[in-house]
Amino acid sequence: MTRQIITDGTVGKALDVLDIVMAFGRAVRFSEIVEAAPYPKATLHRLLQTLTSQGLLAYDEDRQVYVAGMRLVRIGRHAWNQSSLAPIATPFIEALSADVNETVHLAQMERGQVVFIEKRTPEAGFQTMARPGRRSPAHCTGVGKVMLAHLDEDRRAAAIAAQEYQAFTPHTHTTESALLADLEEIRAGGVGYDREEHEQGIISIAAPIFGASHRVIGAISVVTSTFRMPLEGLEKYRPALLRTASQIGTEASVWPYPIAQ
Amino acid sequence: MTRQIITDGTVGKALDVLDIVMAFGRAVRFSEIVEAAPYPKATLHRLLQTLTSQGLLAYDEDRQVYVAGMRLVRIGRHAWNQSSLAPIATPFIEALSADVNETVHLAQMERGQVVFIEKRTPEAGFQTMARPGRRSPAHCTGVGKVMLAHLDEDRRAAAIAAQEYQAFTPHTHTTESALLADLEEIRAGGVGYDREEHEQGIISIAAPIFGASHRVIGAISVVTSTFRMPLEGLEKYRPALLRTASQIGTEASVWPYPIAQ
DNA sequence: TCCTGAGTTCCAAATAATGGAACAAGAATA
DNA sequence: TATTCTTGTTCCATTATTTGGAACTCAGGA
Repeated sequence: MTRQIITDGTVGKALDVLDIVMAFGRAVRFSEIVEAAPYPKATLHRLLQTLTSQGLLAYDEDRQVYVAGMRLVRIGRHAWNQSSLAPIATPFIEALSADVNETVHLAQMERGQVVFIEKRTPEAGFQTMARPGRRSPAHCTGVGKVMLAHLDEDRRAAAIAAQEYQAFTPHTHTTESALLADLEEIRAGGVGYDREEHEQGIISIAAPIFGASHRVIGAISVVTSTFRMPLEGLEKYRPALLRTASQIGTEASVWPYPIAQ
Repeated sequence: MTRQIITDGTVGKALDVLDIVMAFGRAVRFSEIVEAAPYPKATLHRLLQTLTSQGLLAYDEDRQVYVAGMRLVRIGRHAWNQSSLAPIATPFIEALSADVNETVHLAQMERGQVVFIEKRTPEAGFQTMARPGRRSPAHCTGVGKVMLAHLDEDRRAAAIAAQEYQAFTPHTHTTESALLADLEEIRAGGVGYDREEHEQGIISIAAPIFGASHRVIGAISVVTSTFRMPLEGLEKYRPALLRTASQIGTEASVWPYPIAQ
């Protein structure tokens, strides 16, 4: 039973276009989308019309640009409440962040990639690349690796296959075997580390969140910079981190949160 | 040039199913969706597979239920930041709510219906039906009516045609002519009122938010109950309400927010 | 006036979606 | 253990939609 490599027909293409438009992060013209998308002009035009007519995109006739539509905002908010850990995890994350006086990230997994769901920075904190709603590769982030490490066989195989091993820093794992060795270590140690693998100077310690049936549904991490402390310094956050992850998992297990995949 | 009444093909159907699943507001079984959706079992099954494979839905094998997927959460959050007025309007709304010591709603329009984007309730406030991400009819809400009132001809005609005139209370407008008369009054007066038209005992005063080119992009309202004051009492909030709406509009006009429709 | 680039429309060929019916897999009952 | 019911999945010939090269429209220069 192999995974479909197919495009899911028109729906897949339409969502692909939606992702491309969203990736701009701003209002975009038709011609910009034509350049970025692998579809002929006529096809793309029809897809955009469909998306607009469905309310996933909105078209500003004055400026001739496409932006995200209100239906997307509404459905997304709904999904946020139902399927993201944010509503239940936020108080725990705030407490942890205040406790350790460092930035805390909450993430979940979307088809082998990490989605940052919530982020809490204490007063006088510094900014990381992660922003709620942003997506990052799993192979080079603490939260990504702990989720990968605790997936079941099938899901892990699929997620590993989806990794692209882009090297963001000299410390990024660039081969499957290096990643697998790290995952093994994470399973043994209970927590995972980001050793400046995504951003130079940024390190973190991450723990998985387990929902019902002991399945991974997310991860949290304490993030800091090498200017504040060496990697070993993160070790002291381990108990509080694991406790918080466990608390969130307990709260979450009464409701079917999406299993990481 | 008449509006399409078509279904937008497979994409439209898939999104229709998505809306149906989301409307449950909880994890749902296949059989429940079959009952609620106007599609044959086989077709629905394929649509759900597509949505799941695309990450808009997630399937929990243990409990055999569908929930919103992480891709939806991610895209939705993105849309929220880009196209909802929430990020820029929140501070103004908080200030207004604190100022008048009443609940304040922020709404935008999706194809003739009202989407509640943000809500601010002061300490010791009471709860209304509106919740961020929820959708309500436009014909019976203060925010809905002010947006309808200030749409341009074409959009208003389309939005009016989409109204269903469901009677929620004895005060709800149940005919197009009654609604049109109210809209006329709103254009003359600058603000709109909800006279217990959606919920018994709940009243509000609402003002439109104008973006670039003086087009309606949203609305805000001060909401209270008849236990606290009569309809006329809302009058005293008019200056603060209009000032806040204008401030939000000014902030918003540097970015192409979706025009109400 | 002619050109250029951006966006839109056309339509026959290629492709995907449809859905009734048969099938599989548990769970409940005899 | 056999039987039935309930729930979910798969098949495939028919039907409908999507595709995309090319032609077209339109506005703004040169």
